[in-house]
Amino acid sequence: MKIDPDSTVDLSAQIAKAIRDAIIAGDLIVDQRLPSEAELADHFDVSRPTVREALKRLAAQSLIRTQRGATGGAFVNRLRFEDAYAQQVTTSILLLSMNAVSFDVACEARYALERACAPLSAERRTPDQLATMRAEIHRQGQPGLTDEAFCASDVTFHRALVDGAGNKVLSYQLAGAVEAMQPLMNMITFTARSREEIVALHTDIADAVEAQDAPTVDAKLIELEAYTRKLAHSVVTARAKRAAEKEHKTA
Amino acid sequence: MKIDPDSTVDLSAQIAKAIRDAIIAGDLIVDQRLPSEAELADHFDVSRPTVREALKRLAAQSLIRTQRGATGGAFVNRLRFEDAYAQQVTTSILLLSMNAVSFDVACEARYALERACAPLSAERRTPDQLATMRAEIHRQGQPGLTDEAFCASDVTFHRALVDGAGNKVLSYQLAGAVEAMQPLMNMITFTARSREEIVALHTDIADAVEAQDAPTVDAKLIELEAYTRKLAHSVVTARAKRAAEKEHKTA
DNA sequence: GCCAGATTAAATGTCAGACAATAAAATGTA
DNA sequence: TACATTTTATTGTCTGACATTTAATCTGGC
Repeated sequence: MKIDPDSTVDLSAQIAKAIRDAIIAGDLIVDQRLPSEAELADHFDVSRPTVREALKRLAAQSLIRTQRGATGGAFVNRLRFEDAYAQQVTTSILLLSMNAVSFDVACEARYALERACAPLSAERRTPDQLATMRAEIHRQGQPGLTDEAFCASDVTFHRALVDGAGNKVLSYQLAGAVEAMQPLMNMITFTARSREEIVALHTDIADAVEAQDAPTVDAKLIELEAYTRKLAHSVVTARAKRAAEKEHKTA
Repeated sequence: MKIDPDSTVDLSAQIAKAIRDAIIAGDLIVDQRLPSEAELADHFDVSRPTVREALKRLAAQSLIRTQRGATGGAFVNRLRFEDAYAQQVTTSILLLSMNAVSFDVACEARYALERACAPLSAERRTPDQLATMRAEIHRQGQPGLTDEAFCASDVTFHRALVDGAGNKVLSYQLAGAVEAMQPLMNMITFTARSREEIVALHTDIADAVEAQDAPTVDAKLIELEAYTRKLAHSVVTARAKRAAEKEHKTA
């Protein structure tokens, strides 16, 4: 592990990269202890604060964990699916909000991915996952539910569907897509009528998944996507109309 | 933005979280300058090194960038698709390598996602993307190509297919899945015969995409997935056999 | 007045040394 | 042996300083 002290790049960034590369290459294996901060500072010929900045960078990516005390130190972390989820969700949300991604594009991506899981889910779903879907459908039907709570329940429902595929890699990849959509979905105000419509489609999907009827699941997801996009468009249109009226009044 | 000095959690981690939350909530917008390190230290009532550790954590996630000089400081970064993409690839690779994800599970996930893109790609692919696919097919047919180069070309081919969907969110989500598979794919040694087979399937896929024939693309991807898994199994079997023979000799 | 160069100021990057907090291991004692 | 105490290694944090970078400002000459 070497760094270039003459580079214009931060020393801490270089050190972080060197260690990260060593982990990716397998030179440092899971649960292995890194040298102490003092030893690393000595090795790279930098001060301890600089080493610490590098270690914090790695900790931010869940690549290492640190322990205090006599046998403490920095250890290569086993990257868990849950940690990776959390990071991916944060990243995806920011990506969508900062890059003016349209509702349509995000929605298309989300449903395309979800439909990829659907056939596997229809085949393998567990009773647990079916129960979760039913429970969320019930929750969504209750009056007095806020729009936020409705959306959150929607996410839970769809995550159960995705998890039904019984493929952790798929679940991980989709976590970002499904959850990142939530802030966009929250812009929609659901009328009692539209909630009814969505609950009906959810029920159809749950029924088809239970019956292991993949083609119907796919068809209903397509319907749901179309309906979701329609709702979003009506929100956008209504908003534009209000803006135009306001413009008219002031003029 | 507040922190709890009595918490057992690192101060730098708390500060990083406070700032991250502010960014996610939209309280800090893109390109906005954060207070200087000294001001942040003052605000949170900690020392400058502690603030710096927090900022490095955020920098590791591409949430901020720093500039030196008179008008320098830390700025909220516009998270670009490329940055998010790079992080996702690293995370996915580590996730797969550290969690003993089987080839089958990873392969299933990858092709399920890729098939989700295929219909959109068949509809929207640009001449550019078709040209890339053709070029990679040509490269894959050349003798003397190392297994690593063959795999790299494979990744480029499939990325062109995914990008053909013309949906940045989809491309981003799939980047991890496709590239994270590469280390696993690299375990396979390709015979001349198996390369021929793969190139033939790639050609069929490119033809079908060009002809905007989505069902055929889907069918050929299913074939390719089955063939890839067969190849991987034969590698595993051969390896097990060699190990058994070695065991027999020493016994 | 205007431009080029020198100066200044503000910010991050880095360092050195110190002390606090923690947790395990070593040690002492009943 | 069992338990309390001390030691020790390590990370967490602070203070203060200097180096480096960069833009803005000042200054002198034309």
